[in-house]
Amino acid sequence: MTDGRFYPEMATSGNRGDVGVTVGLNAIVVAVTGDVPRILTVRRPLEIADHPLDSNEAETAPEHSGDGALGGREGVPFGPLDPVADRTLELGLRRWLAEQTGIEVGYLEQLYTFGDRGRVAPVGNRFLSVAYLALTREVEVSGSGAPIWAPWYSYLPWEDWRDGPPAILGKHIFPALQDWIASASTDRSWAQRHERAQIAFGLGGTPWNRNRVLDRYELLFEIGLVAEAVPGTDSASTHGVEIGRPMALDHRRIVATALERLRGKLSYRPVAFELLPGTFTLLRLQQVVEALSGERLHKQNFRRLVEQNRLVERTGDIEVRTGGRPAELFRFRREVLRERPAIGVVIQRGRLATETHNG
Amino acid sequence: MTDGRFYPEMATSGNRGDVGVTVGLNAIVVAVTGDVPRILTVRRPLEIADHPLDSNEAETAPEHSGDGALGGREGVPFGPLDPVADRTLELGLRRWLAEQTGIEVGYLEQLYTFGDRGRVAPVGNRFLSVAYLALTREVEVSGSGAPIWAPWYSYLPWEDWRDGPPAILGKHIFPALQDWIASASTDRSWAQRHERAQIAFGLGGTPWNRNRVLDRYELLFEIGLVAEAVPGTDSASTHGVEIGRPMALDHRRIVATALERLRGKLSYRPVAFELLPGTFTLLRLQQVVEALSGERLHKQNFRRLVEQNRLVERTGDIEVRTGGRPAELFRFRREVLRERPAIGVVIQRGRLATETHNG
DNA sequence: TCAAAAGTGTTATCCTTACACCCATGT
DNA sequence: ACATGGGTGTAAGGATAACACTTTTGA
Repeated sequence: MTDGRFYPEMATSGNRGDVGVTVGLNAIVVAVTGDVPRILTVRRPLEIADHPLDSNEAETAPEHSGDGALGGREGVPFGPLDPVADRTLELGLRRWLAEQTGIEVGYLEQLYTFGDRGRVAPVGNRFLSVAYLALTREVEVSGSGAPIWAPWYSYLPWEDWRDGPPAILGKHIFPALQDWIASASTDRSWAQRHERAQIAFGLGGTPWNRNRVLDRYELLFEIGLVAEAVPGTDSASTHGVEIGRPMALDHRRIVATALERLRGKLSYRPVAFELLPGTFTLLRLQQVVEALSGERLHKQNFRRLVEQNRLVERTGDIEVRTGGRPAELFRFRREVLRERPAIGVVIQRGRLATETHNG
Repeated sequence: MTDGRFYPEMATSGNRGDVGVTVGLNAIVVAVTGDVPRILTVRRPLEIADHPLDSNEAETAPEHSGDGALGGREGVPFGPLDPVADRTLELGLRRWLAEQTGIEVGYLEQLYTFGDRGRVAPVGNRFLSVAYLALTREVEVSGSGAPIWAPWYSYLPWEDWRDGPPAILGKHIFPALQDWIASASTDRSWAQRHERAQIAFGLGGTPWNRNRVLDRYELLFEIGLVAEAVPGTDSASTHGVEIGRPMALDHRRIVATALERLRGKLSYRPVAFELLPGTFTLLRLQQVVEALSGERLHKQNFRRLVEQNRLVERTGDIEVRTGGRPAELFRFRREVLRERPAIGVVIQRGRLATETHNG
């Protein structure tokens, strides 16, 4: 009964000669400390491949002959799927994440499956990563992977607008974009490049769209401002300008995908509360939302909207150590899930000037 | 240089004994004919496995000993990833989709990766499907897969509210939900079931949320109103009540995932235009949006909002064969992509009564 | 006393929603 | 004539965004 049948799905998708597909699971684990959004990273020097493995793909000669150049870069935690023990992908991920980092995450959501050729894989094998987004409160981590909490925006510094437009935009990114647009060979290509840059980075009248994280990352990658440690892409091709902290393999792309997804969800699902303890002040909630959206919010209206949407309820308790007047502690009102078709935190941009006007 | 290295990602994720992972690609190809949303389906009798293959999973004895019971059910098109020829997953999918159905899709977006154990796989292998959502205008299809355009809501009839609440809700679904809630063994479990049903199906004051397609499907699956043809789930367990047309394997779940994603995108990305020809009347646009959202919209306001958001521009041409007054033809204004951070079609629910008031 | 944070009140504007009504064509 | 679909006007109500101001603590 378990043999002798013909299963085309299997038969056609599997091997071709000795080339197969290998599958792994990645987790982008997010927490917020104060106003710093962090992701969990590990250093896995052995995992890094800095040379093309599929020799068809080797278009440029590798410049680093040793293994030091890219070795030791951090990446997001990775774990195998145990085809026998793990009933679902999600359970498999929870299992090895607990083993490697000691974290029991709450919220977990599948993000994307990365499978372009050129990802690391031995002897021509294809390597697939199913990436998950996990939200947690920041906790002590320890385990075989030697995990650390790294500031998310250290990898994507152009995404943090909380203190105004990031300096790196004017200094490196905009000039590079202009060059890239100007160097188009045809009018049509010029127009296409111009439009892409406008949409992704909000040039010339087009507003900056905080959600287009992946568009921005991919454009920067194309013009060579961020490098990925994948075969066929020599990190020296960035001409000496390398913005943001690099990561192993294509992990920075995964991390950008996670930020885009999370920013998108923020406004229509109450995900921010997954990053907070059971009770919190409204300032803490605002800090979390600001940290993730990368924008400063208007304090008074934020509070009013959160309260009048009945996202939270008073606990009656008071937080004393605020640095100012004691603040009331709130908790998330689960009932909103029932009351409203889609509910999240309103993201209304605010200016630094609107903080307070004493005097 | 291509050998002798240690690649932990590969080494740890691959085989354990002789158990491996097999990967395939699925496409949910969507088109709208008139007011009927359709998906492309194929019949692949050979692919169907109606018995547990991983013997650990066999919890109930199979009742159908032949191969006739589930064989011949339709499914969404499937194709293999060619690890050698296909540079990216997306290109691989485009390749075999063209081969099998003759379709060259435009819009293509990765949907989800399905990998629970229990999916079809020979000799205990794990089977992974990376599913994609594709949008196209309805075109002639032909090819090795014998593809046909099937009405989407024939699989998920409770999702079509265009002519009021679907009869199947009151007739089968609500009673079954009530039973399920009532049969909870503890107060806590009762409350949880009650809340889930409220959120998914909008019972008792909670509004129906058109976007929660997957919540609804999964709840129906859990209470046994829809069956999946996977090992460990006997289709007879639905006690004779089986709502909606069944599909092979877990393809109905994939189809529900696609509908949820598409409904979500509708309001913040201009995806509806991918399903329309270059020029169209506003009624056609409205029909497409209604078909996908499953709701009737308010005609006058729909038109006003589409126009004042400058989503479309006049072509000057006139469509004569409307059945009524000739209508102006419009085209999508690509410039909105630059002008607005997020733009889609406003979904404002309308009542049948608001159509016209000739008196 | 002052900085820092918590909180309240008020207003103009825009968007959403609803309703009423007229126009042009085919049968 | 009337059914069908195209198309315009307008007004109430609510959400948004901006601004001004008061309160309570710790250093």
